[in-house]
Amino acid sequence: MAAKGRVTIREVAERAGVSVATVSRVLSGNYPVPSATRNRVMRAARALDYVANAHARALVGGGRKMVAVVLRQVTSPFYAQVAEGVEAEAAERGWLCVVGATAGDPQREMDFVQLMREEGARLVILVGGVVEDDAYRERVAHYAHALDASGARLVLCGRPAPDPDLPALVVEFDNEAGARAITGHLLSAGHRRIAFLGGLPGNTALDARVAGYRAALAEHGLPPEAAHVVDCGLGRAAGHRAMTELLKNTEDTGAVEVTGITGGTGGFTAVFAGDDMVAAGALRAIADAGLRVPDDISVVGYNDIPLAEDFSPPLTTVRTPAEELGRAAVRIALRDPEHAAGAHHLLGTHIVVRDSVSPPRRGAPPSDGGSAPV
Amino acid sequence: MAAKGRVTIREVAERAGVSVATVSRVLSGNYPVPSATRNRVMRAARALDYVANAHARALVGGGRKMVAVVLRQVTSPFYAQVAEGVEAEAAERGWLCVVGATAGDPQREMDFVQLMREEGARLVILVGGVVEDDAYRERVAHYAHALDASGARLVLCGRPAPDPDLPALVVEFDNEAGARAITGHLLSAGHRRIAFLGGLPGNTALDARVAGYRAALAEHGLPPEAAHVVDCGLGRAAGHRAMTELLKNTEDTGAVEVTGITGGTGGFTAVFAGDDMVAAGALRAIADAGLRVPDDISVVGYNDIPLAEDFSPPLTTVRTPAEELGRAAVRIALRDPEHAAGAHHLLGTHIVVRDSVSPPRRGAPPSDGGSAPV
DNA sequence: TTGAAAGCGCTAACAT
DNA sequence: ATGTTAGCGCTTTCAA
Repeated sequence: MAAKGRVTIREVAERAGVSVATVSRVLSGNYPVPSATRNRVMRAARALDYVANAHARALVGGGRKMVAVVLRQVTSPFYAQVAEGVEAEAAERGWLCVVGATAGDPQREMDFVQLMREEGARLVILVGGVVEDDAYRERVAHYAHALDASGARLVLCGRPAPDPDLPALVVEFDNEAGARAITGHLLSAGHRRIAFLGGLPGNTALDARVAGYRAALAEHGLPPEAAHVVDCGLGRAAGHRAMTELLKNTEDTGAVEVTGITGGTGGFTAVFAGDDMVAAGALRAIADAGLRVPDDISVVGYNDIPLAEDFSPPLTTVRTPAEELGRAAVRIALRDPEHAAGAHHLLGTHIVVRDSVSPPRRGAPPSDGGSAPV
Repeated sequence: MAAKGRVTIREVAERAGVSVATVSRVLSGNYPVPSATRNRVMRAARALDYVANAHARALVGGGRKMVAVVLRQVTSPFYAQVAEGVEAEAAERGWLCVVGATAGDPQREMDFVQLMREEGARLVILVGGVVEDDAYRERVAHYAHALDASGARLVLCGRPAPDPDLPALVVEFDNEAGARAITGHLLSAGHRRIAFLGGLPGNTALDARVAGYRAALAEHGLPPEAAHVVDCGLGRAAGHRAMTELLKNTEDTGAVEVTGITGGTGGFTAVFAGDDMVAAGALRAIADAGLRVPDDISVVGYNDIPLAEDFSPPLTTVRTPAEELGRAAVRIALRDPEHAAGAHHLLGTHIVVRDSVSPPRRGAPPSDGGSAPV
């Protein structure tokens, strides 16, 4: 047994009665060694429970296969799925995956990226939408160039590149198309007063969804004023608060009538939540107000998190294959390292219809209709 | 700019006109250096965008601060929270956190632990309950001894130690107490026919919950036969399937009457789901069958995942502070490294009462009662 | 077929 | 106050 600390290659060599070079060759397996010596070495290594020192190996071998994922938090279902995709794809290729959670703090992000540079990560994946201010743009430009200079690669996953010329790969969903589609779904069901809950001005993902929402409204011939965006940001709590407010306001000020439709909810017959967590909060707020979904008001979300079908009612939402996003990020980055820089990949999304949308009621007070799925 | 690859300490030294030792001293900050030279070095490092090579540093410095979390999957809300706790606590102390997902495959677990030994992780945290077979016991014993031999530490998080003499720290919840408490909650509400959904024989966490469930039943004077454990394992799908089955069986075979209570669900007036995901599946199955919770049947879960309050109805469950479990694992392991080995820490849990439990109806067919929260 | 030896980039004595 | 140097554990020429 090793006295203290780790067993080194030298001890294995001694025990096997060979030189360290031979041990190295056997263990690396990239050089022919007669099976006689080979076996002796293997036996010695096994007996000593030898494990190579990855640091020494990386030092001489020039880095090791490591990918870093940077996200706000792992407990967000969406981020967790992306992380899982990255981890899975990395593991399948024998790469190590380290994750860093920033809690949205730029400083922690910078520290972590710096750390990853020290550790020699060859792939750094920044996950999720962000608000793009100047400080952010500068930061990302720095990451991209620094990583690139040392032969590593930056992947923007779920967000666009601040500058198309950056040496960074971007893989994201077409948020605008997804939002347009689901807004269209609501419009087709007959809704005209649709509120968007969860705007976050400057945030790449939300801005795109809002744009899609407005575009759909316009396509259906509605005036720009028909759009009602509540900039409450994301999260269950924000959704709950904003929805409660919305319900209260429309009651206080009287129903806003644009198309002649009103209901127990004031002017709105439907709400488009910026993501499923916002929808969860909104759903709860609606229930708290004694209203029912979809009878009194329809609700749709975004992302189709695993539990969206367990909401009450099961949520109609936009499916964004998050795990696939994570897998695609590493797959594309690793597939064609040279060509990948600057490439922009858009992943498609689609609507998942469940039970949270029905046609709006027409001017009638809340009646006891059964559930009315689409 | 660096030509190719990373900038080394030597280049910084040259640019600053000093020796590498001086640069090292400045950057490490553990040795007094006159601010004149100090500044020159800093400026050079900054200009070159120098980042130290963590491998070289670890090689000479004897490893670096790294903790590894090993879990089945990151997308499970419970595991994600534990991981978040570990990550947060590690980050606060300047430690790096790497996660490995095994998908329940022992081979992947072994590979990952091996990798962590190579990488010089000083803390390896195995998260979550497991089925304890001989192969498992052997594996863990090996991890514990191997890690210990090289000065690292193994933490069993959310599972007991297969052998109390192993050099491993264990931090877990008192599953039996939690299960006993929530079963007691059901019993106090008047339920006598309570099914346990999600048994997984051999699994440490589930076995303990089943034990707590049986203990509570016994405490309330019920015979052992009153216990009905469905070994369907965990997961939303398993819960859905098992609940559907349960509903069907009790209808087919006629209600099992033990205390004279029957309902639209056959013999059971309540179900205790092994965890919240199982509860989610069960809830859906119940709704699919046209029954209502808690009017027709009460349901409780385990873990209080973030979305449990968004289930329909909001789920009464056992709160296991998962993030705290993760934090405790690293805190305890790092606090008193020597003493920690072999220690066993039990974290408390408590019931969160929401709307999925009400007293059982007495022999009446499903009636149109309003929601009847506890 | 196998060994000896030169580093990889850095830190920590040991010199000066 | 700062430079020189000896490794840390490993891989990889280059010899033998």
